[in-house]
Amino acid sequence: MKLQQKIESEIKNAVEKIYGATLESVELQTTRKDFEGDITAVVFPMLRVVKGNPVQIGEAIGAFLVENVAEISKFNVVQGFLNLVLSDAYYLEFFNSVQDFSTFGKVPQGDTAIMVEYSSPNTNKPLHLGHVRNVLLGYSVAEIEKAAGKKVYKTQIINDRGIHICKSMLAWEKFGNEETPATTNLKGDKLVGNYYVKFDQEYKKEIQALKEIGKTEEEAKAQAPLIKEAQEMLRKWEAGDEETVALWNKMNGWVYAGFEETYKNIGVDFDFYYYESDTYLLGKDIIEEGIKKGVFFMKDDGSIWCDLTEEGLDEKLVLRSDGTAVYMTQDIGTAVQRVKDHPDVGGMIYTVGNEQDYHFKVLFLILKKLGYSWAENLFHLSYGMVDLPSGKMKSREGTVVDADDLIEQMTETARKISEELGKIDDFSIEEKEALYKMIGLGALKYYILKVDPKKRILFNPEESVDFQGNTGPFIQYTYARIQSILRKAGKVSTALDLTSIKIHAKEKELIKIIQQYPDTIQLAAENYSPALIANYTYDLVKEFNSFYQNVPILATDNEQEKLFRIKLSAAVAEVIKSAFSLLGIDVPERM
RNA sequence: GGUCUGGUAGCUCAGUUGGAUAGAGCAUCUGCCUUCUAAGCAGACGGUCACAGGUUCGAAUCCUGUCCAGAUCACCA
Repeated sequence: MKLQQKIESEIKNAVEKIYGATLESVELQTTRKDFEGDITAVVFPMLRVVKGNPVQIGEAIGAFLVENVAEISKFNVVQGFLNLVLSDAYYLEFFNSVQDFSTFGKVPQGDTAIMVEYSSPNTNKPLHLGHVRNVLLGYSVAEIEKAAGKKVYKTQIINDRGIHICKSMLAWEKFGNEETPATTNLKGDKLVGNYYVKFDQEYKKEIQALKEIGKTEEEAKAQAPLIKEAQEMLRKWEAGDEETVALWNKMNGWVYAGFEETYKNIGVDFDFYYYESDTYLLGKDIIEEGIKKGVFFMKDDGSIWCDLTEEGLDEKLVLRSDGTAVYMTQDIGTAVQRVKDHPDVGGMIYTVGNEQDYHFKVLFLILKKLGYSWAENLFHLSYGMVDLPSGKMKSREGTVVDADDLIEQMTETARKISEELGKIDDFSIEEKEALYKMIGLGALKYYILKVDPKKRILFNPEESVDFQGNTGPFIQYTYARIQSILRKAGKVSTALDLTSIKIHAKEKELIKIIQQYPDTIQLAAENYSPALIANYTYDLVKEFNSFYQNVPILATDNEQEKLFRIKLSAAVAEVIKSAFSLLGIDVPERM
């Protein structure tokens, strides 16, 4: 039984015995730092069933607990708060009981799988900072769910078809002079992205020209020759025109190669891919079934709708009057297809920006109405946009922070700081480069993941991401510091003699925080929140550094205490490494 | 206009079943490297928790209204 539960039932016991009253529940919390104690019971709520002075009641319960719970050594009462002090032995025994801190807190994988979708890029342009937030969030949540015992499939849907890619294709055909990634020495996604921008520039010129001869903005946008050609190209693609499909294949191929490079750069991976070109026709048969089930209805013009007015929403179109699919149709189809492909999937997480909150609300409702069991376990991992001081990022206008450039920039900052400090001058070039990248990525990932996903991020490229304080590099640094100690300590295999160790207040704090790690993983999994892991790690690391600077580890006379401190430091390092792996951040042996 | 999300120190953020004097980092200022890595530690300064009501022993947290910011409400994707 967990200690918390034990205390809870003993408090109920105490109230029963002393006052003859029955408590429904007991409110426990961790004791605030300014007071002596580890666990605090709040007396106020008890006043409902026990009449009297809260301080006296606290004293009475406290005395009872010290008497009856071995782990509680002392207590004090401040106002209506009963602060319980746990014995050193309790902490030492807990610490000693953990066999392996590298797996501590992680739950073995269960049978039901959850599918996590993230990234989902369009193939007409390179990945930018917005995608980076998406990818980091999705990857991290996938890792957290795994640690919490779920089987996880990471996937993405690649939006490889549609008018956007046709725009890039058309511009390349017209203005490209047969350029390829090889001839230009450009990453494929960058090359294709350039032509997307090129299309927009030329298109705007045409619009301007049409406006000058008296057309309205709207007319000009619809009638410009370039957009008509692009639309024609999309029609040809849908008809399977050989030349168009060949060009599409060629340019998408360039883009995929570019994306893979970026994913590798960021350090994320996928178990399998879905392509919109394969899935965009899915879902129509499900709509048919849905009509039979009475989930959907047909209007006079033949269009199919879902009535969500009872749920407080509008009617939603699921099939056009001409029988063609809309976005919702293929999302329904794709979800169903995924479970067909992987029957163990019992739920899905979609990592998609908050601009699509409404879409997913509707999608999930419809899937529930259709009666799929897994529809109860769908979650839209919605996140706020990443904006620049100048406003929204727009690929067409080139006002984006490119993912590759950003990583490069962070790596450079890490290099600069590292070279100034000069602690790793003996590293080889390769070792140095790997370290700079690890630190640069650590800074970036932590910077993004420590923020609650729902909040929008304002990213100012002029102000660099911090490397000090509550940052990835600070935590990496602490890990490296511990490794340095462990190297100096050499091999220590002796078992601890718990009775001869006098525990220091800082050590006790550290064990307390370590003890919270399993709950933190569960909480982060329930809330789909890497931020909880990030904040936890920071608390742990901050406490360790305070310990490190105030308590000698190796320079201790008492051999048992020295051994304990070494083992404690090693445990902290393992937890840091473990927690950071849930964020997708690596930790260095030296820095 | 309807709906959803956010508003906490100059800046970036914590604060998850309502609990004690609202916490960190950055920035500013003080100390600390002949002792385990100073990307650190110890401390100072800094708050009408957007605003106004309400619920109660107790509200940053729950409810109502207002203000501000963003998103969304297409036979677009």
